[in-house]
Amino acid sequence: MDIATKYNPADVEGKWYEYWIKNGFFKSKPDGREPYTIVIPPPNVTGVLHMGHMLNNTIQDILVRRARMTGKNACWVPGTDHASIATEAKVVNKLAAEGIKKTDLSREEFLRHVWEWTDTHGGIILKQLRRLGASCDWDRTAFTMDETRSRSVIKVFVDLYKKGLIYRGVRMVNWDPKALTALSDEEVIYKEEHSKLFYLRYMIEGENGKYIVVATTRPETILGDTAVCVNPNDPRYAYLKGKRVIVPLVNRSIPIIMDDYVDMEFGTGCLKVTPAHDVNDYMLGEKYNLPVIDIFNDNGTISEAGGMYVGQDRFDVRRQITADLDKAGLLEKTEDYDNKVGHSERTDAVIEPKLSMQWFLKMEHLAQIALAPVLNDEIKFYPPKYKNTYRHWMENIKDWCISRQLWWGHRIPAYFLPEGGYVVAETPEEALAAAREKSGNAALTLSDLRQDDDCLDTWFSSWLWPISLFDGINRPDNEEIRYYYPTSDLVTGPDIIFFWVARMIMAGYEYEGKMPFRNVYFTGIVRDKIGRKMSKTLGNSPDPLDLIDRYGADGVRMGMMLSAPAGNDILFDDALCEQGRNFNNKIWNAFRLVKSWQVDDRAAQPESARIAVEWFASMFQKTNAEVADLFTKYRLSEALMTVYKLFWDEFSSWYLEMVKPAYGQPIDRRTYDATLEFFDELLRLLHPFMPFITEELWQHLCDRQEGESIMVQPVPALAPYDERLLADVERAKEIIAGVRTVRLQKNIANKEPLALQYIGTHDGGCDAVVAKLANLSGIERVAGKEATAASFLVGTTEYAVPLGNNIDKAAELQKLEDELKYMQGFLKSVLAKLGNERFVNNAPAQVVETERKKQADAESKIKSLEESIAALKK
RNA sequence: GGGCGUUUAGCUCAGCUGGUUCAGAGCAUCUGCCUUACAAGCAGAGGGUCGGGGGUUCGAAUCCCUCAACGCCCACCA
Repeated sequence: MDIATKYNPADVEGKWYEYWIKNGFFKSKPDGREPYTIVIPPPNVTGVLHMGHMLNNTIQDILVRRARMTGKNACWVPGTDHASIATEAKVVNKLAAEGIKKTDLSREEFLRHVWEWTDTHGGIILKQLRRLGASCDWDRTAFTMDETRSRSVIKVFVDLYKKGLIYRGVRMVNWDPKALTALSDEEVIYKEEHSKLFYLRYMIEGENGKYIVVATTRPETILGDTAVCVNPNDPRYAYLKGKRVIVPLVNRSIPIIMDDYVDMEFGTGCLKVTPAHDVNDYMLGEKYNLPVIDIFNDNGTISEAGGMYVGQDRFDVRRQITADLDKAGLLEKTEDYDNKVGHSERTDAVIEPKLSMQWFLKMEHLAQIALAPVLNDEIKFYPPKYKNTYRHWMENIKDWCISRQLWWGHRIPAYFLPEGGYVVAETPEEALAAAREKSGNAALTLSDLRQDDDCLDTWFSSWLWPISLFDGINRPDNEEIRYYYPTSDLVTGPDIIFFWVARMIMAGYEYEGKMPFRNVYFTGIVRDKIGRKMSKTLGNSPDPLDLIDRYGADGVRMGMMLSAPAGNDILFDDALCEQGRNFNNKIWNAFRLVKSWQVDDRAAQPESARIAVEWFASMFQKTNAEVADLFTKYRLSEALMTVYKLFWDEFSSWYLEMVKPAYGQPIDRRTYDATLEFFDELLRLLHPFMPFITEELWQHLCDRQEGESIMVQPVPALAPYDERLLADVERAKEIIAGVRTVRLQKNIANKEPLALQYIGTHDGGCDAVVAKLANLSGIERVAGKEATAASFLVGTTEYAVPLGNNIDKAAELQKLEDELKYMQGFLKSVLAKLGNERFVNNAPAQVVETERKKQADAESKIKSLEESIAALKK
């Protein structure tokens, strides 16, 4: 067989992915097996794959493939999210570039454009996931705005409305002046900014020339001022009680109100109150019944109500009004000031607190049912530290603003009646019936009703994802939801713990009465190798597909996993993919070696091979158990590293060297068959991490039938192993390494056989292996070693390689004396411990015993060293 | 302003309920090798007073206190 010396992933990856698809290995249907379910965190439908997706989906695929190989009915459901704001913004921009304004289009026309865009750009990301090897059941691919999911969303909205959990009202909301929509609190990102604190003079009415000074970061909002507030306990301002002041420039007279909300320490202790444009001011406004002047248009320009600067942008006005105030002598001073400014998560526009009519979902009940299961670990978080975050949010929850002033999304199923009021219903027909009943007007027609223009927050559909994917809302208790729900593991980033994870838990308990998933694995954020977030502007974000081209999907998967402990940010470096690729190559070449052997059925199995086979069987089982344990703890990068070392160090460097026949010689049948069996088991253990190369080699390993695949083979079963044998071989390895070190130091070629002597106890059980790998002519016990020998210690036994005239006496003496000095120091510390009465009395017997053993070992080593030194000095 | 977390070898990290599986792993580094599977490799080697200080204990990377640095989350101080 002729196989290239280097593995080329590009030659095989596409082939095997098609093969898997063709044979339906990714598909899942309910059956008698235990289900294992993952729902993908749906990426934005028009998004492209980035490194975060790579990490996230690599982890999911590893878990799914491993579950499949442990005999579970594994089902990984893929899909995409309509991402209302992000997608709508993209299409608006695209249309703008073509000279089309959204406002010139009807709702239907605009939606046609978005669907068109979704159809051309949508789902690219799912195609890209195939390159990674993702074993999703593609037949189940869903979309948060497809028929089934849309009906689910509407149904849930109506249900919650009927339960009295959804209400409509005018509230102060976070307004995104760029996207022209309200946002939920979670969609606002506060950023530290260097701004200014402006000190403005408000003249006191009727007291010529007297004024108070108010500090503000937003001078443009004085247009909407309807009061100034001071603390009633502030002696500086007690005289203001009942007085009024004049808003600068605007010349409106407004009252002074007194409320201990005001912090006397801050600024001047005077607060301007703008009820329309600040949450706290709004509360004060409510309390003192102040007028509300909304001075902004939806796009952040000044409205007619502002009276001045009408139509100008809020930030331009800030500059302008500052200058005008200064000119008018009303600006006392300006200070530098750092504060936090809210930005839109999607558009990055500065959020404008704005009063508007919105739909809200009451959260108290939902938070209540979702809190305990996480705190008591019915739903497990990995890492658990996020339980705190979760609890804090749940305990301080606020109502969820679920309406968005967008067109791309699920339209709110509320219908307004001509004479006022509204009804909420799943379909227009039901709405009409309800409307007729409500109004008592049987003559109402559909055209008399006007459906609410707003649509729902994207997350109002994704929070149903684990249920709606199995149609559990529309068809409660159907076969699929019964079988697949609760899902097993959720893999996602901690950044959407509130947006998504928490709300799925709420919906899960509200609609299924059960948790949506049993375990949540929080991945870290993928950063570059010096810890910076990956971003387009920094250009530090590698293109995943390019990485796959360069290192192969298996190489990249391994690169991602090598440094991805749950919850920690991962510092991504191409070098990790390189390591992954190198590992692929290692596996590839080990396979080439094994396949190159000629088998002789009549040849006897050498002793060294017999030991090797027995030993590796134990080694494999020990590791197999470790890996299984690490999987249950979701310590996937450690599991991978464990398998990596098993294959590279134990199997390739030790086992294969132990059984390798001499050049040109055949191998015996027993050893060969055992080796193939080991290889098979190793591949199965590796498969979840590196699906492609393992499939390729597995198919070559023996003659497999068409339609078979490693991905549906069982993971090797756990079996007992021989600890004693493992320890013996570890000792043998040390002896071999000792001889190799002597060779290196003395510059003796490996080809040249050496003799090995020992003084003291030595278990010869592995001598055949030692002799083979160290190329020894013999291993014999001597009473005292020759003076001209290089020696080393393994345990308490001294080994020596006689070197005749090759020895550098002085150097050897020095080495022994250093060793002696170290041992004497060691013995001294052990004796000190044992001499301590309190130690001997208080420490457990076991611990004292090991100290005694240390003492005995040290004494015996010292004796041996002293003898060697004496012999050498002769 | 609250809360959480991190700090162990040059880098990335593991070390669970305190005692030879306690100072570890991978990568990187250094030395010697193109040895007939693999130079994307082989064989060896070096490297840390476990962030600082204090305490508990016979014994502390591990428990407690304190300080420092960094990171994340939450919060209406204009």
